[in-house]
Order: sequence, then structure tokens, then C-alpha cells
Amino acid sequence: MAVMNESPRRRSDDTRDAILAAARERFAADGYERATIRAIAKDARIDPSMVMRYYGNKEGLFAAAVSVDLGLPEPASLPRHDIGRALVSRFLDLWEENEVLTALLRVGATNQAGAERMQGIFREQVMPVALRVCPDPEQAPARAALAATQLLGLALTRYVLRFPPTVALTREEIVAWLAPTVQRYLTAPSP
Amino acid sequence: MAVMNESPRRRSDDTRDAILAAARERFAADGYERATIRAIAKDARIDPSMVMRYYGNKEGLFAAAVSVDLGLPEPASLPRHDIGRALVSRFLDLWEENEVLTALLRVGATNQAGAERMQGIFREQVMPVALRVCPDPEQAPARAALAATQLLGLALTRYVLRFPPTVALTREEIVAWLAPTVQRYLTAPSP
DNA sequence: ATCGTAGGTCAACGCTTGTTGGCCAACAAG
DNA sequence: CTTGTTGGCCAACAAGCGTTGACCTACGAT
Repeated sequence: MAVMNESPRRRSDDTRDAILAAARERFAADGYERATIRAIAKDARIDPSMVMRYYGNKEGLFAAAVSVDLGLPEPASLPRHDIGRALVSRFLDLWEENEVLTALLRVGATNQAGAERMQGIFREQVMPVALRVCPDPEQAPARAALAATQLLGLALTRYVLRFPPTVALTREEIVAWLAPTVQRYLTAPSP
Repeated sequence: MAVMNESPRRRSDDTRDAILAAARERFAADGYERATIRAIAKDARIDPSMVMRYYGNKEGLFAAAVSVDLGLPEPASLPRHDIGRALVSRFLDLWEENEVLTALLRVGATNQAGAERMQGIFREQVMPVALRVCPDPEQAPARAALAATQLLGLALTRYVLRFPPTVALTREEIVAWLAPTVQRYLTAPSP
């Protein structure tokens, strides 16, 4: 018996993917307003109207372009000791493996929908980790938030503002400096 | 003999100031692109063409609107111990006393000129502090950069992205948690 | 051979943007 | 009373934006 749900991979799926890839690049490089549909369409070598056909409008395109799975380990299998090192290391990978997070941060800084999406990611993917790893569950939101300030601050100055001394830091230096901070925010007793 | 250089405070100076105030508000709320000259002019209750007359073009307006003096203490009189607490405290004051820094951060995230202005402030106002306070002057740029990641990360999540748990933190909690981090980045031995 | 449809182009719409230049009222100096 | 300057408004421009709908082409199923 033939498999029913094997998606036939329509030809247009390639176009859809090309649009998404171009959109991610433009959003990451220019932010929401200056990443025009026309420019994205030109990058994807199709007509601007195709973007509308496939994603409805610019907001829909953005929503489709930046869907993030941080891929953080299951709360159960968390190394409670050096969770700091694990998180910093994972985040560095994420920021450098593609441009989605840069796009999200650049857009989030000026666009309400972008900011809300970042809040969602924080709430649903970072908070659970803090909930399992920090001593008093009631402190989890505050502790997760503190960790986020450090991790996002690094991303901001390194990948968006591009402060030269921050860009110059090696991966090892960053981990060595930031891991204790994140570790303390998540697990150390309140000051 | 009459004083020669007492500026006669022309009537238009009030208009100039109104434009700058409106511009800061709009840049802080909307970022560079969505803060339109028309909207700023309407806030200042004057005609859009006046903005051009007084500031040349939109870039000129932005440059005039965001001039930041962090007002950090002279390197000589620096409390080398709890410099962390002093810096965190000072930065919280700065972010809350007006909207200039919010405007600068929002614009810097999507606008090259904005990012470069932030680099300039970092280089000329934050670096000197690190130079005097950290053990090895050669490490000053890296250490100042690390402190900047933490301070700007807080500002980003609290004043721009507005993560609820970060907004909920009290001023005292922030100082208590962040001061040791900044202190360590600036003065502790390399890890 | 025909027909429906998926995939795509093209030209245009209405709107907003930054920016320009001409016009006008007030008012102080001569 | 004239005249020049200061401070301001108004109307318009060209360019770029998101978005729309009409039209074309290839092709698999009937």
C-alpha cells in the first residue's frame, strides 16, 4: 500500500524556501522596515507579487522567516553544575550557525511583533530551563531574565552593534568569562 | 561695556528645542525609519519643512538629537573597589532620566550611523574608566567590552524589548545582581 | 487533443516618505 | 514709510513602499 502523506515536494516549495532564505538575510542585515519585499524578491530571483501569494503580507513573511528552536536540552537531562557553560556555548553556536537570531534581534528592537516573538521564545524555551535548574522555582523568571540580559547583551554588541573589542573576543574567552555569570544568575543564592 | 557673547536667545531657539525633544521621543519609541519627520514636526507643532531648515536632513536631525554625555566620574577619583556598583547605578539613572539612550539603542540596532555613534561613546567614555581601573591596561578594551555586554543587555531587555521579568526587577535587585558581574569583568584576574 | 490548474510575470494602484522652493506675516532698523 | 530679515506655512515633487489583479505559460490528467 502506497504511503499517503509523502508530500509530493511541489516545484513551488523551492521558491518558498528561496524567499525565506532571502528574507532572513535581509531582515538580519537591515531590520524590518529597510528589508523591503522588493529587495527580498530580487534576491530570490522572483517577482514581488509571489511573496504576497505565498505569505499573505510582509508581517506573514516575517513570521514565517523567523521561527526559532533554541534546541536547549530537556530539563530532565540538565547538568545542574556548569549549566552556565552549557548555555553560553549553545548560544554561541546558535548565533553563528545562521542569521535567524540576528534578524530577530534587529527586528525586535524596532518592531512590536518582533519584540513579542522574542518574549515568546524566552518564556517558552529559556524559562523551563531555569525552572528546573534554579533552587527556588519562584525565582525562576527573575533568574532566567538575568541570564537573558547577559546572553542578549553579548549578541547585541557582537553581532548587531559590532563593537570591535567584543568582536575580537575568541569563543573560548567568551565562554570563560560569561559562563560563571550565567551560572551564578541561575543557581547561586540571592545576593 | 556690554557683554558681547550673551546669546540673544532668538525666538527660533524654542522651536529648535521643541524639535529635538520631539525627535528624541519618536526615535526612542519607533526607531529611525518609523520616526518620520512629519510625525516629529507634528509633535513639535511646526511644519515639516522647518526641520529641514534647522537640521539639514534627517541624518542631521538624528545627530543633533542624540548627543550623550554619560557623566562618568573622572578616572582619577575612581573607587576601584565597588566600581561595579557605581557603574550599574549610574547607568540605571541614565536610562531612566531621559529617552536619549533608548533612542540611541533602538536606532543603533538598525542604522549604521546609530551603531557607530554607540561605538564612539563606548570608546571615548567607557574605555577610559576601564583603562584606569583594571589591572593590566592591555586588557582594558576586552574588559570594558564585557562590562558593556552586561549593561547593554540589561537595557535591551528592560527598556527596548521589555521582557516582563526584567521590567519587574527593582532597582536594588538589579544593582545587587549586576554589580558583582561588572566588578569581576573589570578587576578580577582573567579566568 | 483538451482543459484545468499550478507557477509566475507585468503593470499599475494608492499611499507615505524625505525634501524643495515659493509665499506670507511680523517686526525692527533706517 | 520703507525695507530687510527672521520665523513660519503651504503645496508640490520624485521616489519608494506594500499590495492588487489581470494576464501568460507550461503541463499533467482526462
